[in-house]
Amino acid sequence: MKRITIREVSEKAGVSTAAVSYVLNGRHSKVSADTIEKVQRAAQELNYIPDFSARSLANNSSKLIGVVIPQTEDRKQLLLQNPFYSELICGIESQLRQSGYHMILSGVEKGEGYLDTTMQRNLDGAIIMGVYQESFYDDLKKVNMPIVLIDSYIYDRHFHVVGIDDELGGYMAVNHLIENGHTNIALVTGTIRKDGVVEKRFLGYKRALKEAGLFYNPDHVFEHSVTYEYGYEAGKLIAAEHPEITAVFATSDQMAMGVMRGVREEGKDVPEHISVIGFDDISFARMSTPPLTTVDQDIISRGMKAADCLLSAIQNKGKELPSEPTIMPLALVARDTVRKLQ
Amino acid sequence: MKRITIREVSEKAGVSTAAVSYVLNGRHSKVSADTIEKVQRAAQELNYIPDFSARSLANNSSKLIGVVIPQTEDRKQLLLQNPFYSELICGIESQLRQSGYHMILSGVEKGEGYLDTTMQRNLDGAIIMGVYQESFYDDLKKVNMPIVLIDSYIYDRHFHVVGIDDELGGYMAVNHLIENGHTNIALVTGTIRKDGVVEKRFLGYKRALKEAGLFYNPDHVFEHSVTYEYGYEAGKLIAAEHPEITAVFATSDQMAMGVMRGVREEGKDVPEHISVIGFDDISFARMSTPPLTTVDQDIISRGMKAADCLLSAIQNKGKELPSEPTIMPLALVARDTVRKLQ
DNA sequence: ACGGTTTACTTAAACGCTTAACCTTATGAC
DNA sequence: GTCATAAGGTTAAGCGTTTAAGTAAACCGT
Repeated sequence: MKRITIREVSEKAGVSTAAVSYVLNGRHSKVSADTIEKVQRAAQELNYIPDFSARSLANNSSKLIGVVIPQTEDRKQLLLQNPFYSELICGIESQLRQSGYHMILSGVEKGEGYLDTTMQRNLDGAIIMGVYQESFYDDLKKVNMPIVLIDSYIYDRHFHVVGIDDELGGYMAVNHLIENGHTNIALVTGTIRKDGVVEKRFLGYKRALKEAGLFYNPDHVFEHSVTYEYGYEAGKLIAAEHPEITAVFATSDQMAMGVMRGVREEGKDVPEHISVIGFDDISFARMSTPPLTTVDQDIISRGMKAADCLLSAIQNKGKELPSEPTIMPLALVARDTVRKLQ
Repeated sequence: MKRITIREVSEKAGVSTAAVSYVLNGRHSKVSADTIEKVQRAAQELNYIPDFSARSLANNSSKLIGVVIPQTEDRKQLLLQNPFYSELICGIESQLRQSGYHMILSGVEKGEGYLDTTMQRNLDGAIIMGVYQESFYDDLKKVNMPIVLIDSYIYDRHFHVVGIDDELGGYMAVNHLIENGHTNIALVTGTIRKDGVVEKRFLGYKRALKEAGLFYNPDHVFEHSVTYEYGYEAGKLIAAEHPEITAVFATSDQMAMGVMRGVREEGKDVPEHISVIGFDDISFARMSTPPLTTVDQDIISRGMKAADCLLSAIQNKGKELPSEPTIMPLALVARDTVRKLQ
C-alpha cells in the first residue's frame, strides 16, 4: 500500500504543506475556515495517514511509551505469567490507546541497556514496574522524560510513583485474621528487602500483632521467593511442624495458593485447620479452591492511574510531576479461606 | 540528555557521515579496516545511540512489530488476564528483543483502525492473536508486511499461521477420559464458530467418541462463553441434573476450573464423582485444587515460534512465507482431576 | 493617504539517517 | 605508458514532517 504524504494532500487541497500541517495539528488560529475544510476533505479522500517516524524526527515526540516489567533470571522472559503484571498492563494499555499513544512492552536485561531503547525510540515517557539495580534508575534520570514507577518506594523528584499503602495492607490482612480469633499467625513472603513493598507488608504484620498484644515470633516468618512453589513448601512445613499456627498471611495470592496446596498435602484443610489470606486479589484468587480471602488492590485501576499520571505529565511538559506518590485504595475481600475461631 | 548524532561521530572519527553509516550497518565491504576501527572507537567514546525514527524514515523499516490481542467488549481492555495470551507474549517478546526488535502491544477496536497504526508506525510485521471480523484481515492484506496469525484457521497466502492441531487435542483429551473408563462425557466450551479452534476441538471430541463406539449426545455439550463463570454454571448444571455424566472435557483451563467449582458447589467432588480435563495448560492449571489434568500446548514456545517465523519472513524480504501452517506439538499432562473408573 | 497590525498563507530549513552517484587514487594487465 | 578496474571515500539528495521566518493582502485608526 503506497504511502500518501502530506505533499499529496497539499496538492489536492491546493495549499502548501505547511497549511496542511497546521490544519492537521489543530493550529486553527493560523488558517481560515475555508482552508481547514479543503484540507480535511482532501485528507479524508486520499485516506491520509501521517507517518509518526517523520513526526517524531521533526518534533522529537514519538507518542510511544516504554513499559518495563521484570523478567525471569534464567530464561529472560517477561514475568507476565504473573497476573499482577498482566492486569497492570491491561489498565495501562487501555488508557494509552485512548489518548493516541502506543506502548512498547519489554523486559530489561539486569537493569542494563534500557537507556538505549529510550533513546533509540525517542520515548515520550515510561512506566516501570518492579525493582532494579540502582544504575538502571540513574540511567533513567539522565534521559529527560516523565517516568512513573509502580511497586517501588523510590521517592525522587525524577519519578512519580503510583503505589498502595503496603504497610496498611499487611496490617489489614493480619488484623482480619486476628479479628477472627487467630493468635498464631505465620507470614509467608518473598525476600524482605529494605524499602521494598514486601518489607512494608511485613511491618504491617508486626504492627497488627503488636496492637493486638500478640507476641512477634521470628520463627513464624517464612521468607523466600515470591512463587507458588515456595508457598507450597512453606505450607507443608507449617502444617507438618507448626501445630500452633492456625493462620497464615501470604504476601501474594500465588504464594497463598501454594500454601493451601502444601497444607492439604499434609492432610490438613483450609480453612478448617489453617486459615489463609493472600494479597493483590489477582483474577485467579476467586477461582481458587476454596476462593481466596485476600487484600484487594484494584490492579487494573492502578495501571490506568499510572498511565493517566504519565500522560498528564507529558502534556504539562513544563511542570514537574507532583513528587508525593499517588496512593491507591485497598479493600479486604473476605472469601472462604479464613475461619472464625471458637 | 543531549542526543549524539552520526555527524558528531563522523567528525570525531575524521570521516564522512556516510562512512560512519556504512560501518555501523556492517557494510564492511565499503570501508577499510582502519576506518572501521576509528569509527567504532568514536561511536563508543561518544556513546552514540542511533535514532530509530530517522532510520525508519530513511529506509522504511522501524524494527517495530505489532502484537494484537483481543479485548473485552465492554471496557475495551486487553484480554491479558487470560494467561494464554500472557504466555504467548512472554515467548514473543523474548525472541523479538534478542533480535533488536520491539513490540507494540495493543488491542483493536472491533477490528477497525489497526491499519492506521501499522501505517503510522511503519511496522515491520505483526502477530495477530484471536479472531476478528473479515474487514480487519482485508486491511491487513493491503499493507505489505509479513503477518503471522495465532489461533486462527485462516489460510491465506498473505498470512502464516502458527497453530496446533486442535482437533487432535480434543481427541486426545476425550480419549484420555475414555481410556479411564468414562463413557458419558460432557463438553463444556465457548461458542462453536465455523472454522474456529473451538470447533476443531469439538470435532476431536466427536471423533474420540465415535472411534470408541460411544454415542454422541448433543445434550452433553454445554456451549457458551470461554469464561470461568460459564464453566461454573455448566459444572453446577452437570452435577445437579446429569447424574449420568462422569467426566467433562472443558475447552480451556479456566472453564475447567469453573466446572470444578460448580461441581463442588453441588456437593460432588472432583475427581471422585466427576472427572475434569482442560485444555492449554496455563501456568495456573498446576495450581488448581486438585491440580488439573489438561492438554498441554507449550504456549511460550508457540509464542517464540511465531516470533521466529515473523523475523525470518522479515529477513527474507523477497520470498513469501511458507503457506502451510506451522503446527506445534501437544501433550497430555495427567494430574489429579481424572479418576480411573471401576 | 499613510504607517502599523492582523490575517492567511508560503518558503525553506531542519530533524538524523541512508544510499545512489560521484570522485580519487592505487593496482594490475597488457 | 595506457587503460580498465577496484578500493575507499565523499557529496548530496531524499525519507515525511514541523515550524520559524518571510510575504502579501486586507483592515484600521488618525
